[in-house]
Amino acid sequence: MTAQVGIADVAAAAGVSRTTVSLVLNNAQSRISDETKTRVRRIATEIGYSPNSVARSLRTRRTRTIGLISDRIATTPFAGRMLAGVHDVARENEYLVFLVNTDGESQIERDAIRALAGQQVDRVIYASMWHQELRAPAELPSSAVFLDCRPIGSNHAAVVPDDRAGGAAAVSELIAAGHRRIAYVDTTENPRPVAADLRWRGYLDVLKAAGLPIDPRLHVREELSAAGGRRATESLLRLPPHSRPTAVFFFNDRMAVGAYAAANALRLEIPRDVSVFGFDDQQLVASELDPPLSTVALPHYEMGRWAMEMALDQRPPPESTYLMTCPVIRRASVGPPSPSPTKTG
Amino acid sequence: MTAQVGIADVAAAAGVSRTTVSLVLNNAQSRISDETKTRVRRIATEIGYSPNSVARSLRTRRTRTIGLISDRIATTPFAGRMLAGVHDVARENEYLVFLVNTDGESQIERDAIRALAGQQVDRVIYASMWHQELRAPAELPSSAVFLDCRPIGSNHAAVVPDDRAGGAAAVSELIAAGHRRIAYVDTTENPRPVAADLRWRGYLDVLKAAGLPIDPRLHVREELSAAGGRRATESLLRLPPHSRPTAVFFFNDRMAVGAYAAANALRLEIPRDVSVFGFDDQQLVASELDPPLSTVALPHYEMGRWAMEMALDQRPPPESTYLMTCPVIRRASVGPPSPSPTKTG
DNA sequence: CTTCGTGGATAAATCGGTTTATCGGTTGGT
DNA sequence: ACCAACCGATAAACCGATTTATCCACGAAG
Repeated sequence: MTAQVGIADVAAAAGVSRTTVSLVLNNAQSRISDETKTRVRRIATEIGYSPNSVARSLRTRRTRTIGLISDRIATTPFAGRMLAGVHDVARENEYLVFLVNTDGESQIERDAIRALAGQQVDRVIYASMWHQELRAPAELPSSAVFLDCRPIGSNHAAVVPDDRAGGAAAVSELIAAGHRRIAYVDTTENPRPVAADLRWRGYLDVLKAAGLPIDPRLHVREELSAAGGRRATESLLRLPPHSRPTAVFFFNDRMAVGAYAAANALRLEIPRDVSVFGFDDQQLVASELDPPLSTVALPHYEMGRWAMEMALDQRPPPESTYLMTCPVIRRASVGPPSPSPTKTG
Repeated sequence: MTAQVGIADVAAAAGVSRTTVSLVLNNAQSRISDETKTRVRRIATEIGYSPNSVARSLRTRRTRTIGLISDRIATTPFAGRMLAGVHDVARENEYLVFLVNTDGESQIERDAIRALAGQQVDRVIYASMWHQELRAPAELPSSAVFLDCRPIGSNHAAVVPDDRAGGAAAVSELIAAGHRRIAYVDTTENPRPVAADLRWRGYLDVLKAAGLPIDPRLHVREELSAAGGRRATESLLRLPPHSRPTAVFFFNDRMAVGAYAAANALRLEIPRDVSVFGFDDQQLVASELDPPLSTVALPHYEMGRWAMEMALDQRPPPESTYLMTCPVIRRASVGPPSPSPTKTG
């Protein structure tokens, strides 16, 4: 392992000063002859010079690094897309990303913020792995950007999914397909996820706008799991015919999976007998079901990009939390409603 | 934002030189009076000193950072556990991790290695998101550690899952449950995953050791998806009774999911009529199926830890690629074989 | 009385770049 | 002939820590 070639080596080989080399390689607007410029550049690549970013950073006080603090990367399948979004923008701008995982422990969080500050990161992104409201740690600089969470008691820039509009879009799809009795399968999770509430609000928005009645029997709460989704679906499908829903909108895909088992057990077919809508577009799940699950995608990649662009000041600061659109993913779990056994009118 | 407090500020406040402050805070073996030591330490915390790692790194030539190069973090649900393993060890040792995603493009890879070298990272971990054999980029230092991939043509330290032993363990479980006719559902993926071959070898190992015949009809290849797994299962279960398998071992969970749909379509029940074994222990899938899927877990977290410990020289270099054990996860998809309709003997 | 050793602390060099101020030389204007 | 402007290039300061070499004072030894 030969020692790293430095700027002094380039200077010596080119017969100029280190100053000149620095000016040339940084394209500083300075009066250096074209002849010298090309020679320095040629020699630099010839001898394989690559600058020591640590030394540069010390002087310039900018490191071209950002710190990404996340509460947990391991336990959610969405983390990757968010990281990818952040990372892609970083790479496009020749930034490097420090990744720190806190497991949600505030002591680790504080240590991480300290360590990142010590490393002189240019900015910090404070990410949550699901949409929630968080109080910023006192040590967090005000320039930090919140990703997939919104700050309580501070006005950090922030981006979260527009769950309300997403829920509305899902329900609109079902209405457009002809459904009039649409259930919402909620979660009993405690504390209640912000998203569960927003999606429910979206549901209400659309039903009201369409002039449809809100039937409390069609709002059921269950454990956040496939089994919970199955139980919810079974109870809904056992309602008397005239109150039974023809479509079910689930808090998320994980619960929606349970609908398939329930339909199977009741010898019903999706979407012929009941339409199903999920939320999250969970990879390797939603698209692999039979029939593939219609759902609303969480824009994790886009949110990651947004946060990083924000961190690099490439976006005007929003007046408040930025709501990222959740695109509807149309698959085969939605169809026209099955004719009601007792037809009214 | 007040300027970062530096070592000079501590020195001034304590009425000593910067040298003294440095010696005290680094616990250097030096003759400094206890009185001075405690005073310096007290003042340092009082005024909130935190060292500038950039400056320190420049001098010490060690940055306490490592670079983690991965081919893709977004598209696999396992990435998180691997990152978590790497990260936990990093944190325990007060290291920070640069995360770089290359999407498998060698140009990005080269740029990343250059950038990380410029940042003077102490070590590099070269990770793949699934078990494969890779040729190291020429620029990769020989001290780099391979994670979830083994090097071709170089002898970098490396860790991969012991897929062969994992496959053997799965099949052993099935044999222990009483099965004699066990199918292996392979993938047609091209290029063929290393793991598909190793798991198959594990299958053969066990059948041979148990003195059971190898029936080529029980080795089927299908597309790597739930649909592929379903087709494979259906073809297996339609074999004539005396050649039909009583248990199916799938290349991975994703394909094993198809067995549930197939069983349903054929009005068979898992595990009463057929036992099912997966591989990967894919989160939010294997455990959520009904019945929950018995499978073999990929030790991503442990491999991540191993790689980072290796990078920090906390492990003796292995003579060759380290094979990490894949633990068997017993769930409810395995039972005793259903009695063959035509009983012989 | 001089020399030596030692405890406590520090001045100065160093890491590898960037930035500022300055240099010598040539040209151009008056 | 003198000064200003400008060109091309560089010496030296600087970033904030660590590390080396050195300093002073004091007590013990010769």
